[in-house]
Amino acid sequence: MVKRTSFAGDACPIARSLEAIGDWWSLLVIREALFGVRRFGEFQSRLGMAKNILSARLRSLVDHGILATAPASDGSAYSEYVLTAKGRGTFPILVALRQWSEEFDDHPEEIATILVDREKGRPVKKLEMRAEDGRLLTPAETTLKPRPAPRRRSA
Amino acid sequence: MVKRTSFAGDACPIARSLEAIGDWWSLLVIREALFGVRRFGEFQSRLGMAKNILSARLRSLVDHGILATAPASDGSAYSEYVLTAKGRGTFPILVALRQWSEEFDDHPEEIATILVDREKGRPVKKLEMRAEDGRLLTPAETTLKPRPAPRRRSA
DNA sequence: GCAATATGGTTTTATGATGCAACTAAAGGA
DNA sequence: TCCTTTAGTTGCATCATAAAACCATATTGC
Repeated sequence: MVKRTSFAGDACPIARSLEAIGDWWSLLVIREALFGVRRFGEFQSRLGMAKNILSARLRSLVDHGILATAPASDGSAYSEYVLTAKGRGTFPILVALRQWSEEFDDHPEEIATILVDREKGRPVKKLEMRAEDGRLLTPAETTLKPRPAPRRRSA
Repeated sequence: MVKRTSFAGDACPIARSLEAIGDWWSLLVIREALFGVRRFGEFQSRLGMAKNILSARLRSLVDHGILATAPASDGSAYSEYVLTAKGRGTFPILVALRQWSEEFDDHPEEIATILVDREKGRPVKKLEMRAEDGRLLTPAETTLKPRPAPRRRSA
Protein backbone atom coordinates (compact mmCIF):
# COMPACT_ATOMS: atom_id res chain seq x y z
CA MET A 1 0.00 0.00 0.00
CA VAL A 2 1.15 3.48 -0.76
CA LYS A 3 -1.21 5.16 1.70
CA ARG A 4 -0.85 8.87 2.03
CA THR A 5 1.50 8.48 5.06
CA SER A 6 -0.36 9.00 8.28
CA PHE A 7 1.22 10.77 11.22
CA ALA A 8 -1.15 9.12 13.66
CA GLY A 9 1.49 7.21 15.58
CA ASP A 10 4.04 9.99 15.51
CA ALA A 11 5.31 11.22 18.83
CA CYS A 12 5.48 14.85 17.72
CA PRO A 13 2.40 16.80 18.77
CA ILE A 14 2.64 18.97 15.68
CA ALA A 15 2.46 15.93 13.43
CA ARG A 16 -0.44 14.64 15.47
CA SER A 17 -2.34 17.88 14.99
CA LEU A 18 -1.68 17.78 11.28
CA GLU A 19 -3.05 14.27 11.19
CA ALA A 20 -6.42 15.67 12.24
CA ILE A 21 -6.55 19.10 10.64
CA GLY A 22 -3.55 19.26 8.32
CA ASP A 23 -5.31 18.96 5.01
CA TRP A 24 -6.49 21.64 2.65
CA TRP A 25 -10.09 22.00 3.76
CA SER A 26 -10.45 21.02 7.40
CA LEU A 27 -9.31 24.30 8.88
CA LEU A 28 -11.57 26.26 6.59
CA VAL A 29 -14.52 24.12 7.58
CA ILE A 30 -13.62 24.79 11.21
CA ARG A 31 -13.30 28.49 10.46
CA GLU A 32 -16.85 28.54 9.12
CA ALA A 33 -18.05 26.53 12.08
CA LEU A 34 -16.52 29.12 14.39
CA PHE A 35 -18.56 31.71 12.53
CA GLY A 36 -21.64 29.72 13.45
CA VAL A 37 -22.19 27.70 10.30
CA ARG A 38 -23.85 24.39 11.08
CA ARG A 39 -25.58 23.12 7.99
CA PHE A 40 -24.14 21.07 5.16
CA GLY A 41 -25.50 23.36 2.51
CA GLU A 42 -24.19 26.47 4.16
CA PHE A 43 -20.67 25.04 4.44
CA GLN A 44 -20.89 24.04 0.83
CA SER A 45 -22.08 27.36 -0.54
CA ARG A 46 -19.74 29.47 1.60
CA LEU A 47 -16.64 27.44 0.87
CA GLY A 48 -17.50 26.60 -2.72
CA MET A 49 -16.18 23.10 -2.37
CA ALA A 50 -17.41 19.89 -3.93
CA LYS A 51 -20.09 18.16 -1.91
CA ASN A 52 -18.36 14.80 -1.82
CA ILE A 53 -15.25 16.35 -0.35
CA LEU A 54 -17.22 18.33 2.18
CA SER A 55 -18.96 15.12 3.09
CA ALA A 56 -15.64 13.34 3.60
CA ARG A 57 -14.18 16.22 5.61
CA LEU A 58 -17.19 16.52 7.89
CA ARG A 59 -17.05 12.80 8.54
CA SER A 60 -13.34 12.98 9.29
CA LEU A 61 -13.79 15.94 11.63
CA VAL A 62 -16.57 14.13 13.45
CA ASP A 63 -14.36 11.03 13.72
CA HIS A 64 -11.61 13.17 15.21
CA GLY A 65 -13.96 14.64 17.79
CA ILE A 66 -13.72 18.15 16.37
CA LEU A 67 -17.29 18.34 15.18
CA ALA A 68 -20.33 16.53 16.49
CA THR A 69 -23.59 15.91 14.73
CA ALA A 70 -26.58 17.34 16.50
CA PRO A 71 -29.95 15.85 15.64
CA ALA A 72 -31.58 19.20 14.86
CA SER A 73 -31.93 22.73 16.17
CA ASP A 74 -34.23 24.94 14.11
CA GLY A 75 -37.12 22.55 13.77
CA SER A 76 -36.12 20.91 10.50
CA ALA A 77 -35.30 17.24 10.62
CA TYR A 78 -31.81 17.48 9.14
CA SER A 79 -28.74 17.00 11.29
CA GLU A 80 -26.25 19.71 12.04
CA TYR A 81 -22.54 19.93 12.67
CA VAL A 82 -21.44 21.75 15.77
CA LEU A 83 -17.98 22.28 17.20
CA THR A 84 -16.91 20.36 20.26
CA ALA A 85 -14.59 21.81 22.89
CA LYS A 86 -11.74 20.27 20.96
CA GLY A 87 -12.96 22.03 17.85
CA ARG A 88 -13.29 25.38 19.57
CA GLY A 89 -9.78 24.82 20.90
CA THR A 90 -8.38 25.32 17.41
CA PHE A 91 -9.03 29.02 17.66
CA PRO A 92 -5.43 29.96 18.52
CA ILE A 93 -4.23 28.00 15.49
CA LEU A 94 -6.49 30.01 13.21
CA VAL A 95 -5.40 33.24 14.86
CA ALA A 96 -1.75 32.28 14.39
CA LEU A 97 -2.33 31.50 10.72
CA ARG A 98 -4.18 34.78 10.28
CA GLN A 99 -1.49 36.82 11.96
CA TRP A 100 1.23 35.15 9.97
CA SER A 101 -0.55 36.10 6.79
CA GLU A 102 -1.11 39.65 7.99
CA GLU A 103 2.56 40.03 8.80
CA PHE A 104 4.25 38.25 5.93
CA ASP A 105 1.85 38.00 3.00
CA ASP A 106 3.28 39.37 -0.21
CA HIS A 107 0.00 41.10 -1.04
CA PRO A 108 -1.49 42.16 2.29
CA GLU A 109 -3.76 44.63 0.53
CA GLU A 110 -5.78 41.66 -0.70
CA ILE A 111 -6.65 40.58 2.82
CA ALA A 112 -10.25 41.55 3.42
CA THR A 113 -10.68 41.37 7.17
CA ILE A 114 -8.90 42.05 10.42
CA LEU A 115 -9.50 40.45 13.78
CA VAL A 116 -10.44 43.03 16.36
CA ASP A 117 -11.29 43.29 20.00
CA ARG A 118 -15.11 43.39 19.95
CA GLU A 119 -15.33 45.91 22.73
CA LYS A 120 -12.93 48.51 21.42
CA GLY A 121 -12.90 47.63 17.74
CA ARG A 122 -9.10 47.69 17.76
CA PRO A 123 -6.88 44.95 16.28
CA VAL A 124 -5.85 42.21 18.66
CA LYS A 125 -2.19 41.99 19.60
CA LYS A 126 0.07 39.36 18.18
CA LEU A 127 -0.09 36.09 20.06
CA GLU A 128 2.50 36.04 22.79
CA MET A 129 4.40 33.16 24.21
CA ARG A 130 5.09 33.51 27.90
CA ALA A 131 6.86 31.53 30.57
CA GLU A 132 5.03 30.30 33.63
CA ASP A 133 6.18 33.37 35.50
CA GLY A 134 4.89 35.67 32.76
CA ARG A 135 8.17 36.49 30.99
CA LEU A 136 7.72 37.06 27.28
CA LEU A 137 9.61 34.35 25.39
CA THR A 138 11.24 34.37 21.98
CA PRO A 139 11.59 31.09 20.08
CA ALA A 140 15.28 30.99 20.98
CA GLU A 141 14.39 31.16 24.65
CA THR A 142 12.48 27.92 24.44
CA THR A 143 13.58 24.35 24.03
CA LEU A 144 12.09 20.89 23.93
CA LYS A 145 12.30 18.43 26.78
CA PRO A 146 11.22 14.79 26.91
CA ARG A 147 7.77 14.45 28.38
CA PRO A 148 8.02 13.45 32.01
CA ALA A 149 6.91 9.89 32.69
CA PRO A 150 3.37 9.79 34.05
CA ARG A 151 2.81 8.82 37.66
CA ARG A 152 1.87 5.21 38.28
CA ARG A 153 -1.31 5.97 40.20
CA SER A 154 -2.74 8.66 38.02
CA ALA A 155 -2.24 6.71 34.83
CA MET B 1 -9.00 21.44 -15.37
CA VAL B 2 -9.64 19.86 -12.05
CA LYS B 3 -6.74 21.58 -10.33
CA ARG B 4 -6.40 21.02 -6.66
CA THR B 5 -8.21 24.30 -5.86
CA SER B 6 -5.80 27.02 -4.94
CA PHE B 7 -6.62 29.60 -2.30
CA ALA B 8 -4.11 32.07 -3.71
CA GLY B 9 -6.64 34.74 -4.60
CA ASP B 10 -8.78 34.27 -1.55
CA ALA B 11 -9.32 37.30 0.64
CA CYS B 12 -9.22 35.32 3.87
CA PRO B 13 -5.80 35.42 5.50
CA ILE B 14 -6.26 31.92 6.87
CA ALA B 15 -6.84 30.54 3.40
CA ARG B 16 -3.82 32.46 2.18
CA SER B 17 -1.65 30.90 4.85
CA LEU B 18 -2.91 27.48 3.97
CA GLU B 19 -2.03 28.13 0.36
CA ALA B 20 1.62 28.34 1.39
CA ILE B 21 1.91 25.89 4.27
CA GLY B 22 -1.39 24.03 4.35
CA ASP B 23 -0.23 20.72 2.98
CA TRP B 24 0.87 17.59 4.77
CA TRP B 25 4.60 18.10 4.79
CA SER B 26 5.44 21.80 4.70
CA LEU B 27 4.99 22.50 8.37
CA LEU B 28 7.06 19.49 9.32
CA VAL B 29 9.85 20.63 7.03
CA ILE B 30 9.64 24.04 8.70
CA ARG B 31 9.67 22.40 12.11
CA GLU B 32 12.92 20.64 11.27
CA ALA B 33 14.34 23.85 9.85
CA LEU B 34 13.56 25.57 13.14
CA PHE B 35 15.56 22.84 14.85
CA GLY B 36 18.47 23.85 12.66
CA VAL B 37 18.23 21.29 9.88
CA ARG B 38 19.59 22.69 6.64
CA ARG B 39 20.60 19.85 4.39
CA PHE B 40 18.46 17.86 1.98
CA GLY B 41 19.63 14.54 3.32
CA GLU B 42 18.99 15.48 6.90
CA PHE B 43 15.43 16.58 6.18
CA GLN B 44 14.90 13.37 4.31
CA SER B 45 16.25 11.03 6.97
CA ARG B 46 14.61 12.83 9.88
CA LEU B 47 11.19 13.07 8.26
CA GLY B 48 11.35 9.75 6.47
CA MET B 49 9.67 11.18 3.42
CA ALA B 50 10.20 10.38 -0.24
CA LYS B 51 12.94 12.39 -1.86
CA ASN B 52 10.87 13.59 -4.78
CA ILE B 53 8.27 14.98 -2.43
CA LEU B 54 10.86 16.61 -0.24
CA SER B 55 12.32 18.12 -3.38
CA ALA B 56 8.95 19.51 -4.42
CA ARG B 57 8.21 20.86 -0.95
CA LEU B 58 11.56 22.57 -0.60
CA ARG B 59 11.08 24.20 -3.98
CA SER B 60 7.59 25.35 -3.02
CA LEU B 61 8.78 26.74 0.30
CA VAL B 62 11.58 28.60 -1.44
CA ASP B 63 9.08 29.96 -3.97
CA HIS B 64 6.91 31.19 -1.13
CA GLY B 65 9.81 32.96 0.53
CA ILE B 66 9.78 30.71 3.58
CA LEU B 67 13.10 29.06 2.89
CA ALA B 68 16.08 30.39 0.99
CA THR B 69 18.92 28.45 -0.55
CA ALA B 70 22.30 29.38 0.80
CA PRO B 71 25.31 28.51 -1.35
CA ALA B 72 27.15 26.67 1.42
CA SER B 73 28.17 26.93 5.05
CA ASP B 74 30.28 24.06 6.31
CA GLY B 75 32.79 23.91 3.50
CA SER B 76 31.05 21.39 1.28
CA ALA B 77 29.85 22.58 -2.09
CA TYR B 78 26.22 21.56 -1.69
CA SER B 79 23.56 24.20 -1.13
CA GLU B 80 21.55 24.51 2.01
CA TYR B 81 18.03 25.55 2.96
CA VAL B 82 17.67 28.19 5.62
CA LEU B 83 14.59 29.86 7.03
CA THR B 84 13.81 33.43 6.11
CA ALA B 85 12.16 35.88 8.51
CA LYS B 86 8.85 34.79 7.02
CA GLY B 87 9.76 31.20 7.76
CA ARG B 88 10.78 31.92 11.33
CA GLY B 89 7.48 33.80 11.68
CA THR B 90 5.61 30.50 11.55
CA PHE B 91 6.77 29.70 15.05
CA PRO B 92 3.51 30.71 16.74
CA ILE B 93 1.59 28.51 14.33
CA LEU B 94 3.66 25.51 15.34
CA VAL B 95 3.29 26.37 19.00
CA ALA B 96 -0.48 26.64 18.57
CA LEU B 97 -0.62 23.26 16.85
CA ARG B 98 1.53 21.75 19.57
CA GLN B 99 -0.55 23.15 22.38
CA TRP B 100 -3.77 22.03 20.75
CA SER B 101 -2.42 18.52 20.60
CA GLU B 102 -1.23 18.66 24.19
CA GLU B 103 -4.63 19.79 25.37
CA PHE B 104 -6.98 17.73 23.25
CA ASP B 105 -5.15 14.69 21.91
CA ASP B 106 -6.90 11.44 22.67
CA HIS B 107 -3.61 9.79 23.59
CA PRO B 108 -1.47 12.49 25.16
CA GLU B 109 0.77 9.88 26.72
CA GLU B 110 2.16 9.22 23.25
CA ILE B 111 3.46 12.76 22.93
CA ALA B 112 7.20 12.63 23.40
CA THR B 113 8.23 16.20 24.05
CA ILE B 114 7.10 19.34 25.79
CA LEU B 115 8.03 22.90 24.98
CA VAL B 116 9.72 24.57 27.90
CA ASP B 117 11.18 27.88 28.88
CA ARG B 118 14.89 27.31 28.34
CA GLU B 119 15.93 29.28 31.39
CA LYS B 120 13.68 27.63 33.96
CA GLY B 121 12.93 24.37 32.23
CA ARG B 122 9.22 24.85 32.92
CA PRO B 123 6.45 24.44 30.31
CA VAL B 124 5.49 27.57 28.44
CA LYS B 125 2.05 28.98 29.04
CA LYS B 126 -0.75 28.61 26.57
CA LEU B 127 -0.71 31.24 23.87
CA GLU B 128 -2.78 34.19 24.91
CA MET B 129 -4.77 36.56 22.79
CA ARG B 130 -4.79 40.06 24.14
CA ALA B 131 -6.34 43.38 23.20
CA GLU B 132 -4.18 46.39 22.46
CA ASP B 133 -4.61 47.51 26.04
CA GLY B 134 -3.54 44.14 27.36
CA ARG B 135 -6.92 42.65 28.26
CA LEU B 136 -7.02 38.88 27.82
CA LEU B 137 -9.52 38.03 25.09
CA THR B 138 -11.67 34.97 24.55
CA PRO B 139 -12.75 34.07 21.02
CA ALA B 140 -16.21 35.42 21.74
CA GLU B 141 -14.72 38.77 22.64
CA THR B 142 -13.29 39.18 19.17
CA THR B 143 -14.89 39.86 15.84
CA LEU B 144 -13.89 40.50 12.25
CA LYS B 145 -13.94 43.91 10.64
CA PRO B 146 -13.33 44.85 7.01
CA ARG B 147 -9.76 45.91 6.48
CA PRO B 148 -9.50 49.68 6.49
CA ALA B 149 -8.70 51.17 3.09
CA PRO B 150 -5.01 52.01 2.84
CA ARG B 151 -3.96 55.64 2.79
CA ARG B 152 -3.23 57.11 -0.59
CA ARG B 153 0.25 58.35 0.25
CA SER B 154 1.51 55.34 2.13
CA ALA B 155 0.31 52.87 -0.46
C1' DG C 1 -52.59 14.00 -0.43
C1' DC C 2 -49.65 14.79 -4.44
C1' DA C 3 -46.39 16.97 -7.42
C1' DA C 4 -42.51 20.12 -7.35
C1' DT C 5 -38.52 21.55 -5.26
C1' DA C 6 -34.93 21.98 -1.77
C1' DT C 7 -31.67 19.53 1.17
C1' DG C 8 -28.13 16.38 2.11
C1' DG C 9 -25.77 13.53 0.64
C1' DT C 10 -23.40 9.10 -2.60
C1' DT C 11 -21.58 7.39 -7.02
C1' DT C 12 -19.02 7.93 -11.21
C1' DT C 13 -15.24 9.29 -13.62
C1' DA C 14 -11.17 12.15 -14.78
C1' DT C 15 -7.12 14.23 -13.25
C1' DG C 16 -3.68 15.77 -10.04
C1' DA C 17 -0.78 14.49 -5.95
C1' DT C 18 1.78 11.12 -3.40
C1' DG C 19 5.00 7.40 -2.63
C1' DC C 20 8.31 3.96 -3.72
C1' DA C 21 12.00 2.42 -6.50
C1' DA C 22 15.28 3.05 -9.90
C1' DC C 23 18.26 6.06 -12.18
C1' DT C 24 21.57 10.10 -12.82
C1' DA C 25 25.10 13.34 -11.90
C1' DA C 26 28.27 15.64 -9.20
C1' DA C 27 31.35 15.59 -4.84
C1' DG C 28 34.28 13.52 -1.58
C1' DG C 29 37.12 10.04 0.06
C1' DA C 30 40.46 5.87 -0.07
C1' DT D 1 41.10 5.79 -10.13
C1' DC D 2 37.24 3.61 -8.10
C1' DC D 3 33.76 3.63 -4.74
C1' DT D 4 30.53 5.95 -1.87
C1' DT D 5 27.73 9.70 -0.46
C1' DT D 6 24.73 13.43 -1.54
C1' DA D 7 21.19 15.52 -3.96
C1' DG D 8 18.31 15.21 -6.63
C1' DT D 9 15.05 13.53 -11.25
C1' DT D 10 12.18 10.17 -13.65
C1' DG D 11 8.74 6.39 -14.15
C1' DC D 12 5.05 4.10 -12.62
C1' DA D 13 1.40 2.49 -9.43
C1' DT D 14 -1.82 4.09 -6.18
C1' DC D 15 -4.48 7.48 -3.66
C1' DA D 16 -7.03 11.78 -3.08
C1' DT D 17 -9.52 15.42 -5.06
C1' DA D 18 -12.95 17.62 -8.01
C1' DA D 19 -16.82 18.17 -11.00
C1' DA D 20 -21.01 16.44 -12.40
C1' DA D 21 -24.58 13.22 -12.31
C1' DC D 22 -27.47 10.70 -9.54
C1' DC D 23 -30.40 9.56 -5.52
C1' DA D 24 -33.17 9.55 -1.12
C1' DT D 25 -35.71 12.21 1.97
C1' DA D 26 -38.00 16.55 3.55
C1' DT D 27 -40.39 20.32 2.90
C1' DT D 28 -43.48 23.34 0.36
C1' DG D 29 -47.24 24.79 -2.77
C1' DC D 30 -51.61 23.66 -4.17
